[in-house]
Amino acid sequence: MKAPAELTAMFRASGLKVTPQRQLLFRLMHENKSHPTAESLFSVASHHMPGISLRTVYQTLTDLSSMGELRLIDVGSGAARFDPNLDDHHHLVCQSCGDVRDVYVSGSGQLDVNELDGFSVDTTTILFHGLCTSCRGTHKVSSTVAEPLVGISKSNTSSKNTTNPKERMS
Amino acid sequence: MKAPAELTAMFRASGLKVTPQRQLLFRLMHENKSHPTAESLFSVASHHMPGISLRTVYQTLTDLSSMGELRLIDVGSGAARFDPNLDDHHHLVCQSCGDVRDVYVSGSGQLDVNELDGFSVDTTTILFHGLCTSCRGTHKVSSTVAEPLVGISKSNTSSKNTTNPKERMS
DNA sequence: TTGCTAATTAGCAGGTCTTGCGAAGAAAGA
DNA sequence: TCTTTCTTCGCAAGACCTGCTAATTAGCAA
Repeated sequence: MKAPAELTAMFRASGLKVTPQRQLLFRLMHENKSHPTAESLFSVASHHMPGISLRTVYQTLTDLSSMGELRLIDVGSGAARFDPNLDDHHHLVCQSCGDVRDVYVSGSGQLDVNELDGFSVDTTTILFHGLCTSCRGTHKVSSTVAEPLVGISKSNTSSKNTTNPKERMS
Repeated sequence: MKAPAELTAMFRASGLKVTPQRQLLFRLMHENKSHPTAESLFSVASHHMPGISLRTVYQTLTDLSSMGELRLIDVGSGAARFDPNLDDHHHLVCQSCGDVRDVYVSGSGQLDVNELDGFSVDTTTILFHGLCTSCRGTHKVSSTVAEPLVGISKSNTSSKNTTNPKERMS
């Protein structure tokens, strides 16, 4: 994602207006490595600009995504996350705390895919699910993976959305 | 995913009851390659068993997932999809029609990941986004990818959920 | 076959995440 | 300063999914 000043110029050049809300969000997202959700960015933004609306945060984030300045990532935790890192990279997702980290994968471009017959690949997304350093040995993994086949129905061990990811901003 | 008869035995052995609803769903999911959502499976199931509830479909699908008989996949299209294929495989997702196909990737286990420092990987998910054979040349790709930086805000070209995936069952 | 009990179903209410809409407000060029 | 057009805000609503509970039923035992 470009720097706030460049984004300002780009927006104006495109006939879009640069509001204080947008400027704040430009700054909060620039080089932000926390992969925030709209909500978590909203809560940080609210701290800096009390009246800002969640609607505006969503709007601006999707605008930036449409412009290719932000990457929208879906790690399956419910809410979309936004990543200003436009490099060719992928993500590590901690199954315990929900933390997301960028990761660079060598050779992901030439993954050997069988039976592609006719399908043309545009982008490849890789998600590594596991445990981050701080969660290793501390927590237990929420059951995304297979479980022993006993009493499931009523006493369902919930899977998705079990761990509410801790959100932090730089 | 095991065959209906085996699932029936498994369920009973675990003290779970095998209802007509469950049997129907076992049959509909067995060797189903369409990666249905709960909704789409529900609509097919409704055809066979008019009174069945969407709640029951969700329940049974999550139960089967918890037992490791079904894999829950999230291609970012909004609704979760269910895959009875338990082989080590990944997915091709058509950005035009939303179709999902299984794909076998060689060497995905030894992807060269840099800067893993401390993160332990449990499972790796790979999504190939592109165009399926029937959509190549026919449709245009919905803007998941970068767009030229012009008039975005109000005239937003919606991205997610633009294409209601066609659902079909075997 | 009948009876019993725990498991299941159906259906609705409610939760989360996100977008649509419209009135009021503000950026930016004239 | 004026005017036009874009934005913001806030609420309503939509999509997807889960919790709750009364009524029903599978499946075991007699």
